[in-house]
Amino acid sequence: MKEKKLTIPTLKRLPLYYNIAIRALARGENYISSAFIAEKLDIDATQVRKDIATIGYVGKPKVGFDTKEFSTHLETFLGFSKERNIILIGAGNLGIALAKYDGFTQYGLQIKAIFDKDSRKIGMKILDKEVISVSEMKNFIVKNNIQIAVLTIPAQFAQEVADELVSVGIKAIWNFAPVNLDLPKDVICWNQDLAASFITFVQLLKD
Amino acid sequence: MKEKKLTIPTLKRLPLYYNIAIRALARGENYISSAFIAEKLDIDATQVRKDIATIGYVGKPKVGFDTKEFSTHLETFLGFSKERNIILIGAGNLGIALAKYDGFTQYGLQIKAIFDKDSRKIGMKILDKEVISVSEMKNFIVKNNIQIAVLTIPAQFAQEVADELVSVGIKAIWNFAPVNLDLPKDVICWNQDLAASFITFVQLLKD
DNA sequence: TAGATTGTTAATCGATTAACAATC
DNA sequence: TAGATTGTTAATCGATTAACAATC
Repeated sequence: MKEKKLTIPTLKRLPLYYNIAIRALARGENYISSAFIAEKLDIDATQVRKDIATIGYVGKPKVGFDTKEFSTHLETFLGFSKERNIILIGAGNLGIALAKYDGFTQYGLQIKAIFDKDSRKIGMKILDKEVISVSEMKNFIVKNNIQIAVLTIPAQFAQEVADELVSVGIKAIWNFAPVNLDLPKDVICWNQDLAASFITFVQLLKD
Repeated sequence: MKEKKLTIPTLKRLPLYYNIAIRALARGENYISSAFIAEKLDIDATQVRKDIATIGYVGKPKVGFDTKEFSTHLETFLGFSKERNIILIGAGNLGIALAKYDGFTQYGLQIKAIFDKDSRKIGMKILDKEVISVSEMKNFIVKNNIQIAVLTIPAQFAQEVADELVSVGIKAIWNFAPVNLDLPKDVICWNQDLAASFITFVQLLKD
C-alpha cells in the first residue's frame, strides 16, 4: 500500500502495462500475471511486480492481477481523469498531427490553443481549435492558467519561445525541437527529438 | 582508437553531441570541451568523454575536441552519408508529418514510398512521394530492397502489418503504434509511442 | 612552465534479476 | 492439499560519477 519512490524507467513502463491491461480486459481476461506482461514487453517478471508494488497495487497470489481493478488503478494513478490544459506552439506538420492525434484525449490531454507566428496560418482551423498569433500567447497562458506547453517549432526559435513561456509561469515543456533548452531547474523539460531518436534506432542495425 | 561496446544510453547521447557540435561550429568555435557539452545536456563531463572515447575519437588535452573534426567523425560514425531506404506505412496525420519532416533528410533518411489501405488516399502526393496501396507493399519491399519500415497505423492493425513486413525480410521497424509487436529476435523494433511518452512526462509534474 | 583539459581506472550508485518465503 | 503466483530481500549487473595521472 505504501508508495515507494518512482524512477523514470518505472514511469516509462507504467503506460505500457496499461496498454496491455486494457487490451486483456477487452478480450475478457479477468486476471493477468506479471509473467504475461513481462513476456509481452520482453522484460523480467520481477520488474513488473516491483513496478506494480511501487504504485501501491496488490495482486492475488496464485491468481494474478485483477485486470479491471488494475486498469482502473493505473488510470487513477496516472491521472487520466485529471484534465490537463495544454497549449501547442508551432502549427507545422508535426504540430498539426499532434493537434489532430486522437491518441491523447483518452489520457486527459486537452489542447486549448495552437499558436504560430506565420500570419497565413492564423485563423486556420485544426479540428475545433483555431491557430492564434504568438503575440497573444503570454496573455492566453495567464488567463487560462496553462501549465504545460508543447513545442513544435524550428530549433532556432525554441529557446526564445521557451524563455517567454517560463516568464509567464509555464511549468513543463514537451519539446520536439532538436535543441536542449536552457531552463530554470523547477521547469520540467521532456525532449522528444524524433530525428535523434531515429539515428539511435538505425545504429542498432550495425551489429 | 579501439572501439568499445556501445550501450543504448550512449547511442542516445551521440546525436545530442552532434547537435551541439554543429551549432558550435556554426558559431565559429574551433574547439569544444567535454565540460561545455555536459553543461548543455545537464550530464557529467566524464560521461561525455567516455562516450566520445567509445566511438574512437580523441581530443587534445588542454584544448578540447576539434569542433569540425568531431562533427565529421560523428557524421561518419552515425552513418549520415549512408542512404537509408525506408518505407512509411500509414498516411494519417502523423505519417504525413513524418513524410514532410525535413529534419530527417540531413541524416540520410530517404522515404521511398508511403503505403495506406484507404482508397481515398491512394495516389495522394506528399511532397514528391505518392501514396500507394498496401496491396503493393510486399512487392515494393522486395524489388527495392527496403530494410526499414516506419509504422504509423492504428494499434489494431500493427501486428498483422508487422508480420507481413517480416515475411518479406524487413530488418527494422520504427513503431509509432501504441502496441508491443511480437517479432522474431533478429528484427529490431524501436517503439515511439507518443501518448505513452506524454503520460510519463506529465507524471514528473507530481512532485 | 603552469594550467587546463583529456583519457582512464576505481568507486559509487541505481536498476535489473535471482531466489524464495508467503499466500490463496 | 499442491501448485501457481505474488511480494520482497539479496545478489548481480551495468551505468554514472569521482579521482587523478597524462598531456600539450
